[in-house]
Amino acid sequence: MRRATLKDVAARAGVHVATASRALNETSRHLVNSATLDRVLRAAADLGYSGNLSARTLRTARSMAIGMLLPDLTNPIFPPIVRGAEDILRERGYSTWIANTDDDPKITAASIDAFLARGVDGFISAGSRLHDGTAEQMAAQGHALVLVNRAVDRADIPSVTADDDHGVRLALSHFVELGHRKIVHLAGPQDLSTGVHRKRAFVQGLADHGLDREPERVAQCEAWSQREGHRVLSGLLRDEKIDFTAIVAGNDLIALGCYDALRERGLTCPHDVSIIGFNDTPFMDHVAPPMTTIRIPQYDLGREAAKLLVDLLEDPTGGPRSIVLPVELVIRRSTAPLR
Amino acid sequence: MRRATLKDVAARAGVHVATASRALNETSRHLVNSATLDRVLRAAADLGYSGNLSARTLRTARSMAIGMLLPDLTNPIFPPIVRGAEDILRERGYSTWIANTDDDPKITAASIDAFLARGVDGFISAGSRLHDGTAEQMAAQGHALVLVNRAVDRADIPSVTADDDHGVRLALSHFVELGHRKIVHLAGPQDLSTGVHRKRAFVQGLADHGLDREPERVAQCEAWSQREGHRVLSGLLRDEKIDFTAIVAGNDLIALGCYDALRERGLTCPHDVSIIGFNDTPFMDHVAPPMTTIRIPQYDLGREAAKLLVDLLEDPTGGPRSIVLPVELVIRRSTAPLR
DNA sequence: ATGAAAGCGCTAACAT
DNA sequence: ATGTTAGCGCTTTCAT
Repeated sequence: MRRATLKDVAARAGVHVATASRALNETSRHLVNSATLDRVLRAAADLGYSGNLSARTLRTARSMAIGMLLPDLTNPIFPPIVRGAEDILRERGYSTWIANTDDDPKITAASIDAFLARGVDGFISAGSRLHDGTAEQMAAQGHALVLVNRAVDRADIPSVTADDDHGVRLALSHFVELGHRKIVHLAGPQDLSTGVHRKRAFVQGLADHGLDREPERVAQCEAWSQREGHRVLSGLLRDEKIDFTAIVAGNDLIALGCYDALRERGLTCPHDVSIIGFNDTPFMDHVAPPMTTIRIPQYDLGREAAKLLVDLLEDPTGGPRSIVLPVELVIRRSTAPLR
Repeated sequence: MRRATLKDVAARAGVHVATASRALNETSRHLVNSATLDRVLRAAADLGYSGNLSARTLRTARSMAIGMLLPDLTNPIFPPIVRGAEDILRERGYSTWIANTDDDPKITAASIDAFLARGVDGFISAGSRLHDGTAEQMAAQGHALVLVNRAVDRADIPSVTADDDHGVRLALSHFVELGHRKIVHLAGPQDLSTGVHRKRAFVQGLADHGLDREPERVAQCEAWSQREGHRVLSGLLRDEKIDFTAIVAGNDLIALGCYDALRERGLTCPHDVSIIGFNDTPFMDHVAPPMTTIRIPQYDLGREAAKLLVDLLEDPTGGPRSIVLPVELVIRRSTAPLR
């Protein structure tokens, strides 16, 4: 059976479509007589009416839809973010589009355009490379945009991020308490704000603890991957000049790569080297050894981003706000006192 | 600046909107003179025109959008499925809505209705409980629907699933080759097709190997969770009547729960008991011990589901097809020869 | 308090 | 080959 339209509802209630429309919309409901309101509501319920949002979008130029851009849903940090955002958006009456971009500028541009063609009211982006300018461009064009998990050097683009700095400080303090003094950082790529923040905080933290005498305390990974963690730590282990007893890894995958590199050299974690990861990716409590890591509240990151966006849409005068969410050190067994 | 409309393009090209529309649509392009075609295309490019899909949807009653229903994106089996589907859909010009339902009938119904209100052309559902009737109801209402990862007892609802039966057979053969004879199955919930298929295949497989003399070879988990795996295996270990040297777990999480239960009793895997999981969830290669498991091609499940749906939409006469994708035994270190 | 009418941007049937 | 016209379903201004 054909889906009921407003016209059907109006006919059944014996009123004009305009009246039916008014009755069915919260904001105009007060304009209609309570008896007719009842009739319309009843008719709508009888017919299982639920409106045509394409028509409404066309007429009102508001879609109650938002587009979510992310590099790759398959990367375990994203699902909780998307879930958090979708939960809030659904609660508030919005629907959610998703697109995986692989951080490819072409796919990103095409996805943005597709979302725009569908009249999205705003965007949540989880994949803004620091210097590709996409975010800035979107902001310049006046599109509502909230960045999540990554920020951009511009105060007028709202973002929701985790407190990476504090996470690094927690990691360093933990190591220092355990007696470690020779600590290295396997930094993630520097084209993402998380990468630069964590690295910067590490260098600063080393200085704060008076541990910065040697320069080679940071090694650079070219990707946030296990493979890179393995490659870079292997290099460090071959290099006689650098010795260390503890590693702050850019993220859990890099830390996992460190596990591999240590194992290959016959070293064990945490006996020979302690490691702290970042993110508390699922199952890190079950890897061997269970990984000490900085937990990022991904689900809340998604929720807060969605809240920020909706608030922005509903009150554009509010001005952009950015939120930094607290992180937490989860101590497991990849860290141990210095022998 | 205001987004360009077809009218703007037509004006700039000096033609009527209908001509512009024809020029811009593949199917009607041949109707327009090649010189005017050029002018329209040029004008569209100049203006960065990309159409208003709400208007088109309203007019054509086709949205080129599909809705994806899943219980919980945070469950690691779903992201690759969604990613696979989205990849195909984007390739074919469709956009993707997502909704997490938590398998809650209310949320599911509301999400379906929201998708319908937005005029989706079809649905991909990854969360069809076997007996809740939602899928059947949708099919009855004539909505295009493809089930993924789970099937329903109805031939006319297309589905894409993994070959669970073969997976169980692979697991059993592996155990038998290793010398195991006392094998139990920790079955997943029976309201999902995967749960019943795996259990049925296990019972059948035991018979095929002549290993079915004892009845208590199957224990039932109430959820696909680590916690349930732990609870149920603990029960089995306390039960003096049942002894076993090998476990086919309903999925990897249940298997992880088995790890926990064994550890609590001072038993080790695979020394005392061998375990095979199901799914090859991310990081199962890094748990301790690395888990032998049946790999399900989740990404391809998503891709095939999307293909099936699009084919269905583009040629409804094709009739429903269902696809079963091959699985693979991944041997790691949670299985060992019988001592 | 309700109805009439216009129009959002687009496509398709019809006319030329 | 192109223009004219109508209308998808809805909201909103204006009139009553």
